[in-house]
Amino acid sequence: MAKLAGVSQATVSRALRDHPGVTAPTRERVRRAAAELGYAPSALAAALARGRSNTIGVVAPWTSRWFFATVIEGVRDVVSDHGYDLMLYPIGPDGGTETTHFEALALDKRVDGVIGLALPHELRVAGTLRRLPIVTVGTSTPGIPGVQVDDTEVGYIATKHLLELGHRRIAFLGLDPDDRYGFRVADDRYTGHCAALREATLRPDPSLVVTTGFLAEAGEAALEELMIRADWRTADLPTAVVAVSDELAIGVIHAARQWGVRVPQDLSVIGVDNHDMAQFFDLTTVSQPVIEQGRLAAEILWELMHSGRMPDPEVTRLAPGLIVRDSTAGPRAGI
Amino acid sequence: MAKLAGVSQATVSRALRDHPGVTAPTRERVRRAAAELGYAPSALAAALARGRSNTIGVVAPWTSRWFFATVIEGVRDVVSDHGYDLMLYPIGPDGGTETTHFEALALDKRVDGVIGLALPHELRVAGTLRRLPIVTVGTSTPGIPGVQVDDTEVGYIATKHLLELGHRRIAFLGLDPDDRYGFRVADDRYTGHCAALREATLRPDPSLVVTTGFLAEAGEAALEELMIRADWRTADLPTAVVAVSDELAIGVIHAARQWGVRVPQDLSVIGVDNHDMAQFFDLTTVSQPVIEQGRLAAEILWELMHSGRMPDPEVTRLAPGLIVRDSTAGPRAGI
DNA sequence: CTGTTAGCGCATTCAC
DNA sequence: GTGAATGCGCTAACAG
Repeated sequence: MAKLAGVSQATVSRALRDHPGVTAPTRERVRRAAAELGYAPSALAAALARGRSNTIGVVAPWTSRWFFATVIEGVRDVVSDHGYDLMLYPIGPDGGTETTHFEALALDKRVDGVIGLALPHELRVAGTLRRLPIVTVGTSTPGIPGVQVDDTEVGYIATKHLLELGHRRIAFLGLDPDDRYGFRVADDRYTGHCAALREATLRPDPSLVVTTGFLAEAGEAALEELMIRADWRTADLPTAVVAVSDELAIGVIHAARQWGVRVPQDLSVIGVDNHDMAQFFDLTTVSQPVIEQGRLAAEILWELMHSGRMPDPEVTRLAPGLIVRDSTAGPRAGI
Repeated sequence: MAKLAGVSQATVSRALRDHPGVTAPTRERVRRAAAELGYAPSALAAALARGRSNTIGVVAPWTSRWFFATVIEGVRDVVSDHGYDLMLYPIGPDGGTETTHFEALALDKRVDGVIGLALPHELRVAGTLRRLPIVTVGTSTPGIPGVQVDDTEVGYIATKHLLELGHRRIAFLGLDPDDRYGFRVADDRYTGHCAALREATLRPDPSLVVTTGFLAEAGEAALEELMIRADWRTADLPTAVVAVSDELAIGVIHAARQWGVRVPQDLSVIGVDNHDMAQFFDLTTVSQPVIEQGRLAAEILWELMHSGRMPDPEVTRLAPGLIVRDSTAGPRAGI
């Protein structure tokens, strides 16, 4: 014990944490002793004694994908501003821990609150999570505060942009019927897409929808699928495509280049996210504030942890933007 | 207490952890009671009592950049396979916590070991870290186990490839004289670059070196710098450039496109990493195993934590590869 | 202002 | 096989 420096354990505790009720000289003495012995309080014991861990947990299915990594960075920003630590809980898809084991994660008592990214629906109602302050990002469930972009609006803006450019045959890449996790983002974007279409008195055409995930490889495959449907005649391709993510759009552009389909002359492509790499592809995109979603979620969580108050709009829906670059233009002349 | 289910606390503890010395019926009874009360052991208290936290910490200056996010994913893979949890400690550059506050992070006792990514040199010798099992990734210090690519080899391979294609005027993008953190990777890659040059009886030319970080924006600026040095005459540009990261290379390619410099006809570009996006730029690159570095580091740490043995080669240096795509070709005819 | 006394919720000796 | 103590290293009332 650093109390070999003349004082009691309690005083050490107070001194090291700058609590009131310790004279400057005493505090100084304690500090010096601690430094000398290389003593640092055990955050673990402190957490046990205090009843809270000063740690928040982030549970997410992926941590390295751009969107997730960026949200986490935002969370991290505000969390460390508040002097809290951050634990990462992989879960679901590539996360290792199966969803059924989630209870076993025993988040209880290790973290004071949790940020849930793209949580599978069954988790959102799981016991552990309901006993802890939690806010979700990118997905939402009644009764749980959340922050996300307005995905319907995202789809609407993307399609509207294309429509205003004069396009009429617009493909939509993103639906995922095999979605085991109940993410709604692609579906909501599709809803917005259809709304814009109808507003222009067009009918959604199933033959212009292709199932993909969010990854670039799927974008390449999707264009191939469209080419097949058009019997490999560029002229029979839709004149534009909205992809639910920039990565997807990038895949489309890459595939287009290989097959001699010119972007944007033959095909306009618009993505979603404003991914870090989007500008280097001159990609037109519907942007969403990503770091901000993380920051905001962390701040809402902070508030929830300390005041216990639920945020007023239960879920905060951020507005997307439109960034026009060179991957979209009017439809090709010959159609 | 779940012992309201008929048994003592000790038995609960044993039963829930599948310890020997508990009859099947008892174990079952305990489990049921726990499930009913929604009881989960406090990992915090367990850690305190046992003396270890079953948690490892990752300290890194960035967590969302591709390289870092990917390494972390590798770490996470093996860590969760072992049933350990993972804490993220931002540090340095964008990390929020200043390096001088590092001791205050009080990693002590919260984590059983740490993985240090791109640690600034002064941290690598800091007290806290020296008292904990630690392995570094991407950078190394005598006395501390580490894993990284062979950066000299990286530079050598990149330049050698260009040389074999017939290039003689090769620019190098990456040195960072303003490097406050003591990262050596760019310098080591430059060393390899020079070695390849000399092997071909060429002399490194300072006018062909430009200072950049690792980011794409810097790549754009770097090409501009080279253009200026060439008085905006494409023909006076070097015929090839090696960039210390793919992002940098992508920036170069993008800038080239805007200025009418054709890649690879006018300028060959080679990057490093085999970044997720590299293939979509048809970028030739020197690849490095990134997830594997995270996995390997975590495994070495695991070994270190349990056997106390230092790994045999103190630092494991992974071999880079070469992935030839379409951003490199022979030098342009007219020179 | 500072020292004493109790736990925080478990894991571990030991007895039984 | 199971239960009753003891302690992990702190913080939070109290007491002085």
